[in-house]
Amino acid sequence: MSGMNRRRITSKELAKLAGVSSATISRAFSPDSRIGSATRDRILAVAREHGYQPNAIARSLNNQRSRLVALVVNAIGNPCEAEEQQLLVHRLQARQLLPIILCCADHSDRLQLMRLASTYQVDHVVVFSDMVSMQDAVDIFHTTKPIIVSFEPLENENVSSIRIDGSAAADEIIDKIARDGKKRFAYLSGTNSSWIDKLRRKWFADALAKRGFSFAAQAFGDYSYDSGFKEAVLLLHRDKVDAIICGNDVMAIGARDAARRVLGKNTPDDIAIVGQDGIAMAAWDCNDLTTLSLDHVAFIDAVVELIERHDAEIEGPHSITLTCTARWGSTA
Amino acid sequence: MSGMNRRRITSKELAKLAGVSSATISRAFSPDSRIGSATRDRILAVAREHGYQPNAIARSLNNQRSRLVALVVNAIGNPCEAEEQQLLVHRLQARQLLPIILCCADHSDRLQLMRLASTYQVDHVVVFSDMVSMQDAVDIFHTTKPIIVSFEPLENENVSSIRIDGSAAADEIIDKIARDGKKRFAYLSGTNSSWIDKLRRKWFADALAKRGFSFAAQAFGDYSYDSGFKEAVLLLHRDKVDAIICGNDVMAIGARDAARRVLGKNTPDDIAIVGQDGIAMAAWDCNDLTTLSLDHVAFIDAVVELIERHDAEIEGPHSITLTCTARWGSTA
DNA sequence: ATCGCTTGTGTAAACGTGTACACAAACATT
DNA sequence: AATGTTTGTGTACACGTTTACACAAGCGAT
Repeated sequence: MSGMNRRRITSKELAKLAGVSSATISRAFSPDSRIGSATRDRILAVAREHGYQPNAIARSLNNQRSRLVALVVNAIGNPCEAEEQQLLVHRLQARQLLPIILCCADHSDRLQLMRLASTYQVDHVVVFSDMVSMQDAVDIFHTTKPIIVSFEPLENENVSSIRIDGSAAADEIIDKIARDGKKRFAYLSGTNSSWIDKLRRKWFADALAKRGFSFAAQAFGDYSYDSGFKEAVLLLHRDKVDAIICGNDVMAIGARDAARRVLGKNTPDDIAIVGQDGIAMAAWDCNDLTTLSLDHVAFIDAVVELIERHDAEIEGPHSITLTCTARWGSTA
Repeated sequence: MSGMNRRRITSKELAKLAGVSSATISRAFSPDSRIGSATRDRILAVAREHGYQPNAIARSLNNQRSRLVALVVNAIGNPCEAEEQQLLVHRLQARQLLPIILCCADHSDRLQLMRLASTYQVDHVVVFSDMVSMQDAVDIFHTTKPIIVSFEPLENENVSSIRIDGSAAADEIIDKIARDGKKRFAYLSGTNSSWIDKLRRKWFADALAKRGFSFAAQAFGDYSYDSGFKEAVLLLHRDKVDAIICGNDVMAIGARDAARRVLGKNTPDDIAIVGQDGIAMAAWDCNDLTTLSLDHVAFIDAVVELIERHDAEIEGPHSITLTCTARWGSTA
């Protein structure tokens, strides 16, 4: 019986069935509106009986509020972002907001993808990806004045951003490695031109400079295990480095495997390897990575906080700064 | 200058600016509709100048077609599903369909979440999660007659399903392990009552039965590394098993680590460990897992195929069957 | 009994599109 | 020149809600 009704019933039809006007139907579904409690109960009963649910598309059109949130990410599977994505989706759902995923990694035209999402009148935009420029995002989503959360500290009245400071933790980590006697440092980037990558590299470069060192080599991967493995082989063999700072944890695991399998070198004695992100996998027994980690919960708390401020129509750009901490493992 | 316009312009306003009626605006944006090419060009120029884009919400309301797809998943980060999710999102985006993620794992009321999504008039529903019952999904989404893709072969005119057959591959794997002299087998489930878990266990149970064996022990985890680690310790220590078939690859990695670190046993000599899914991480050098794997690309091809059939309004339920293969690593 | 105030409901107009229908103009056919 | 067909455009309504406004009924105070 329940699965057999074909068409979705509308508020007008339900009104006829309940002997009221369609306005009253709407009121029955709006928490605080003037309606007799007897009427409301009767309407809700009839609605349940006929499987009526207000049409969110029509409501959005009328309200000028879609309750949709665009999540711009690099990729879904990528462990670096996945934990944050998961947390955020959970928090959004708890607030009755629905996330639309925009996946940049393998989409040919990222701008077109964002334009498509913008036609759906999303209420908020959260940019996790470092593959899109903030300026592009602002240009595309400016009309609805959504919030745009990002690492990149673009100053704009439409943009709220989260800033990350890992300089202190990077300093701690470099200190330990230098004291262990390592001399030739390499930085293995995840991309060759992203804002976040430059920032992270700078933390470590500054920490090195403070001690009279600088990077002896630099390589570029793509945040993947394979690229970490491949580039590490080159760095160790060609450049003879004895410490590799990686752009993320996954590449660090690849680099560690390369050192062990291809070169026969072990951490932390022969070589030091450092990751970044602090993903759960880094703490697995088989990895036990030393990594510059960010508290994911705090990060998502900050994102939600910014979204709430935007919902409450507090004006102006906002920014929250978070500091990273070192997670100590057996690789450095 | 581009970021300064506040309000989104409507088709009527653009009509005034271009000296036409709003109907003509609509026609300019509909690929094949009767409109003079000169008019169209002029309209598109004016539209670009003023940053006009048709409002997808209004269009959806009028069209009775939202181009939204609900993706019901367990979790986002979970590597078991992540690769498929990533592929599917990519394919959907290429077809100008926007995915809405429904994340079941930590949401208290999954049915309410699905009801929320259903009010957005999604065109299709893809269920990856084994945490929701198909019958519930059908009851909630029946009104719009969307496609529901799932492992669970529920017979219903609204449901299309993908069936998975891993019996042959399971047989191959058990054959190898038994020939290696292993005698006491354990099955480590990911959940204690999901349809897919029962199916997978049956493949291996049948292969064992064929050779006169049966599972000497059974344990229940939650698809996580930690649960794999913890349950494996118990299985090895208490139940003295020498082969563990795991519900997914992540638990298998946890089990392998437990064997090595806690019990000092190595694969494949002391103990055999088998995963399931065939995620990319299983092939990493540090894991090199033997696993019953599914071709992710073929799987998503099948999903997209079913969605296309539904779009083309071909009637009736559809089903596609895929067979798994064994990936041989050094753990069994 | 009159006046205010509250409560509950209906009417009608938005919200921004797509499209059936009508119609004029241009053009091809006899 | 009359007729039929194609092309391009405008008018008006539908899609399913929400909400400002109007209004009637109920109620307490004078």
